[in-house]
Amino acid sequence: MIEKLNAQPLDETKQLIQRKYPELLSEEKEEVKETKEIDFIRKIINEDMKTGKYNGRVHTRFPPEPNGYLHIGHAVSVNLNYGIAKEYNGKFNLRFDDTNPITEEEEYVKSIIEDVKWLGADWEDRLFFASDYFDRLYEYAVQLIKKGKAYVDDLSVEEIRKLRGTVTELGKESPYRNRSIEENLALFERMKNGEFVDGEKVLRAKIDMSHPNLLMRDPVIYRILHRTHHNTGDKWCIYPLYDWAHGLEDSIEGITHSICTLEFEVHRELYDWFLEQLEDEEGNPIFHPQQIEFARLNLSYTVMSKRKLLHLVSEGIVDGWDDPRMPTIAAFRRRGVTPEAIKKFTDGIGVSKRERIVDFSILEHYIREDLEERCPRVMSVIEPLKVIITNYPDDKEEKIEVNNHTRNKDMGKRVITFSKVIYIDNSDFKEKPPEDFYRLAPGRKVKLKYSYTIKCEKVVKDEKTGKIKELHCSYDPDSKTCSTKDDPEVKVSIHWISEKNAIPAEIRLYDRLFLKENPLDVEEGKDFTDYINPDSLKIVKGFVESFLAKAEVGSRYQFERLGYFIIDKDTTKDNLVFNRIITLKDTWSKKLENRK
RNA sequence: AGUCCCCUAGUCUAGCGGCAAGGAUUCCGGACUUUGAAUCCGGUGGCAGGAGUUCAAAUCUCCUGGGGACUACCA
Repeated sequence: MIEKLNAQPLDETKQLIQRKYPELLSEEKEEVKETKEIDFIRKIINEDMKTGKYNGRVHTRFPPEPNGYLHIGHAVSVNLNYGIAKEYNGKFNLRFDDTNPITEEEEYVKSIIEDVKWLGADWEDRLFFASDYFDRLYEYAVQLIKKGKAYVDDLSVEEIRKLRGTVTELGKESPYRNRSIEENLALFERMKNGEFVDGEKVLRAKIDMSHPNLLMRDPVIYRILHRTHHNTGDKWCIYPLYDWAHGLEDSIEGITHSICTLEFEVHRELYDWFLEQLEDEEGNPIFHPQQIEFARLNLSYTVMSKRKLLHLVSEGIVDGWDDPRMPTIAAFRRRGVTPEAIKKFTDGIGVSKRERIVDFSILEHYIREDLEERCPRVMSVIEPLKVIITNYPDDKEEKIEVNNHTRNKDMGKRVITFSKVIYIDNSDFKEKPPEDFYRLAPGRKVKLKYSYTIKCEKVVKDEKTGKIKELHCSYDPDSKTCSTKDDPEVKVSIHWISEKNAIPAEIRLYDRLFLKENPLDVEEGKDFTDYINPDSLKIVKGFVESFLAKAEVGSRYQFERLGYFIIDKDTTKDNLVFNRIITLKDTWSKKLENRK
C-alpha cells in the first residue's frame, strides 16, 4: 500500500519530465542499449579469438541449395552469418551447394542472389559454387581411397540400406568393402568416366559399420548421376553427396565457423572425420573449420518448408513465389516489408539451440516499427462512403497544408483539398453505434482530420436495397483549427478525402495466410491447406490522394488510421495498385473482439 | 529401441554459484494525442519436476518427465 502511494507521484514526475524534457529520458535509454546481449555462437567465436584458434580470423558463409526460393528462415541465417563477419571484421561468402543436378535450377540461383543482396549481405567477389570444386573434391576422394579409407561398392540402394542396420541394430559390412586400393582407384575412375549406369556403383567411406551414429556406417560419398548440371554441364556423371562436399567446401574457402541448423548436429561427427583424414600437397592436415548448429526459425501462422511452399505455388493456392502472403523473401519484398525490418526481427529473436515457433506478432511489431519511421502519411479511403456537406458552397474549394509526418518535419508538407463532396471510410460510420464508438453516427459529430468538424444530419439509403448510399452532414465553419479536445462532443478525428482530390485505386488487403497458429499440426484426415485463411486477400476499390498517380512503384505510405501500403508492380497507367503491408495497431477493435 | 541435442512468463530471449530472475512482444490499465496510431507510465505473467553438492543453485551433478534429430545414392 505504501509502495503504491509512493509510486504514484514518481510516475507522474517521470511523465512530466518526458513531456517537458524528452531528451533527458532518451539519454538514459541509450545507456541501457549499450549492454549488448551475446548469443552462444558469438561466445564461441569470442573464445576462439582469445585462444587464437584461427589467428583472429572470422570467415562465414551462407550455403543455399538452389532448389527453391529463400524464405524468412534463410534470412535468419544470412543476417547471422553476414552480421558476424562484419562484427569481427571478417569475410562472408555466398556459396551455392549445388551437388544435386536433379533438383537444382538456374532460376533459383538468380532469385537467391537477388534476395541475399536485397537483405543487405555483401559477399564482395566471393560468390562460389560447390560445383567449382568438383575437381578438387574428386582428388580428395582419390586420396581417401589411397589411404584405404574409401571403397567402391556394387550394392544397390536397398542392399546398402539393409546392411546399414538401424538405431538399435549394428550394421553389416558390404562384401565389396575389402577391395584393394588399386581396384578401388580403377573402379572410381571408371565411375567418373561414365562406364556405369546410374546406381550401379557408389563410392563409400570406410569407417565403422557398427558405429552408434548411422551416418558413420560407411556413408556414400559419390553417386552416379547421368544428368546435366546447371553449371558444369555434362562434364560429370558422378556427384558428391552433402557430407563429403560440405566440409571440404568450407575448408577450401577457409571458412572458420560453419554455421548451420540443428538437424546437421549428427553430421558434425562425419564432418570432422573427413577433415581429419585428408591432407594437402605437403602432407599437412587440411584446414578444419568448425561446424556450429543453431535452431532454425519457425513462424506461427505460416509454413516454412520448401516442399510446402512449392505446393502452395504449384497448386495455385497463392499467386507465385512472391505472392505477398508467402513467407519468402521475394514475397516480403513485394509486400513492402523492408530488409531493415527483417534485420531488426532476426536480431530481435536472437539465436539459440531450442526449437522454437516465434509468434507472428513479433515480426509484425518490427515491421510496424520500421514503417512508422519511414513512411509519409497520406489520407486514403478504402471503403468509400460518400458524404455531402450540405451547408458548404457547391463550387468552393479550400486548400489545406498538412505535414507528411507527425513527428518528422523533414518529410515536408503537402496540400490537400476540402470541398462539398468528400468520402470517408465506411468503418467510420455506424447507424447504430456500439458502446465506445467515437466516430460518426446519426446526430453525432466527428472531426475531419486537418479540417472541419462535421455532424451527421441525415442518412440517405438506396430505396431498393436499403443500403446506405450517402450521408448528409453539416460542418462548423469555425472548427477548422480546432482540436478534438475543444469540443466535448468530438472524440476523434477521422480521415477523409475530397472528391476533387481523389483518384481511384485498387487496394489489395493482405492478411495472415493461415488461420491456425501451427498449420503443420494437422488433425486426422486434414491437410495443412485446410487451414488457409480464406480472407488472406481482399481486393477493394478505394480512393487515394491524386498526387499518388505520379508516385513510383515501390513507394510506401501510411494511409492514416489504416495501415502501411506500397505501390505494387502490377500498377499500370490506368490502374494504380496498392498492397497493404500491414495494418496499424487497432486496440479499439481488439477490445471489441475480446468483449465478444 | 540406441546415440546425441534441447527445456527461463502465451511467444522470443538475457542470466555462467550470491539478481527483487532482466529485456522484447502479447494482454490489461493509465497519461498524452487533429491517426482509437506513434510516444510515455504502470500492471498481470516464468526458472518442467525431484533429489544431491554448497554457507548460497535458474546456474554444478544425478534421476524423472517433456520436446527434437538420426535409420536418403536429398541438402
